[in-house]
Amino acid sequence: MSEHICVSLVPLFNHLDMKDQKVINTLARHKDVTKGERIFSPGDEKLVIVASGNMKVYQLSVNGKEQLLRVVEPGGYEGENQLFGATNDSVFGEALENMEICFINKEDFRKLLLEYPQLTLKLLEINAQKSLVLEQQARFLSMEKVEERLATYLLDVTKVVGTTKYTLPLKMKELATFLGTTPETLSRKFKQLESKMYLRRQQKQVEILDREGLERIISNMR
Amino acid sequence: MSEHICVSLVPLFNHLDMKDQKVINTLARHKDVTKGERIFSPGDEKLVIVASGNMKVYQLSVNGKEQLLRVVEPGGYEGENQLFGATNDSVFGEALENMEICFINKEDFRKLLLEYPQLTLKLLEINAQKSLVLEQQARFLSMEKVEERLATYLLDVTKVVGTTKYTLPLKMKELATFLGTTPETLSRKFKQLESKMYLRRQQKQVEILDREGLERIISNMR
DNA sequence: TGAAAAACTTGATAGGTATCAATTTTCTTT
DNA sequence: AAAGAAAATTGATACCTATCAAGTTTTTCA
Repeated sequence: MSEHICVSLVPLFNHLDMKDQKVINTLARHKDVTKGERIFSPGDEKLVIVASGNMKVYQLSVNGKEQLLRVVEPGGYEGENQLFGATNDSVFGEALENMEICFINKEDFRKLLLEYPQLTLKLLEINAQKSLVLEQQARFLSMEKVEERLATYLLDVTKVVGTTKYTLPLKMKELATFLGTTPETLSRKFKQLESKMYLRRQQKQVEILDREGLERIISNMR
Repeated sequence: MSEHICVSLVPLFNHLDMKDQKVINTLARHKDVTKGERIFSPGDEKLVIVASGNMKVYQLSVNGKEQLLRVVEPGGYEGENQLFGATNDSVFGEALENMEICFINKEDFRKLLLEYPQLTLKLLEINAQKSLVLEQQARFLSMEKVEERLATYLLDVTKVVGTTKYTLPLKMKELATFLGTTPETLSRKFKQLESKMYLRRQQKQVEILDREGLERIISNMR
């Protein structure tokens, strides 16, 4: 696999000259990870860049329950907060499938920022976006009804992928924690939406049939 | 009121030379706002700095329900995401009491960043902290039981203020939305905790009597 | 490929909490 | 200080969903 793949992939770096990208690439440690493998743990201080595959980022609550925070797709990264003094004591990263990733350690990354000031601006921009998503998730989790959260999630995905037919990147089990519910309830809610002809589904293949129906669910929760 | 109060208050700026702070201060528009007043709305592109008083930051869901995101205390700020390209289409700011605030508009702030590169680093640091809090809130809202969320919240506050006796900065109504519940349920939960002698309360005055009791609530939710 | 494990589904049940309504208390404003 | 408004409390009820259990399907891996 081409060795500069990480750096050239991420929006954080790919606006730089090819020459600079190569320099940065030498700082990155490349790694293939297999499905289910732990990629980072609380206490780690490194930037993780996703080259291919999806990485799930989740936290464990005191009582050991898992809460999925987000799925990082190729070109995304995670761990920048720890590089700026925030301490992570509960967030984990795990490979949802076989993946290629890169690491850049704290010192190297700090050096990079000094050398390439444009990076900080990019970081701030990407950060801003991430915060938005986190805020959305807060709004999201505060919806009482699972049906509402699921509908919101499904519509969000169509917005992102641009089609009404897509494959869920998550296991039902994981999607359930993301939606703040259980696999059992999620399964039932899917069934309900199918019976209302709002969507069709086969395993993780979902096709939205009635977008307005889903929207009605959301807004009908007065 | 001293005119440079905003700038000298915020961690974002107060590490700079007095001279520089004064320059920055000339860019800030100072304003007194009264309790309940709207401070910013979706679409605004300005940095809001809190000099005194507390500002609540909340969002409205499609169906008009309010979700409290955070309370910004003196020295804190809000709106930086919009200055970096993220569009805010649902977040509002409102004065919890009579307050003093400052605004810096988008262009001025961008100029500042170019002139004072140290600021971007500070911004990144503060951002990292904010992200942590948002992630905590996600974990928080995904706790099923209101009792658990309330206990977590109360313990968090003691950690922050350092004492077991404090005044809640929020109306019960607002605290309820923050905890993802209703005023009615919140009222009942408080009553339960009081009857268990975990705390005493008079209006917004809270005194934690049995910290371990509260901790047990959280970890007993297996 | 076939067995074992994991994931998903379906059913029944109990319990938590939102909701509605009514009352009391606190706060605001003149 | 009094009146009106807003907030908080209390009660009753219905419903949603977590939980437990069991069965089915899919995936994993030897």
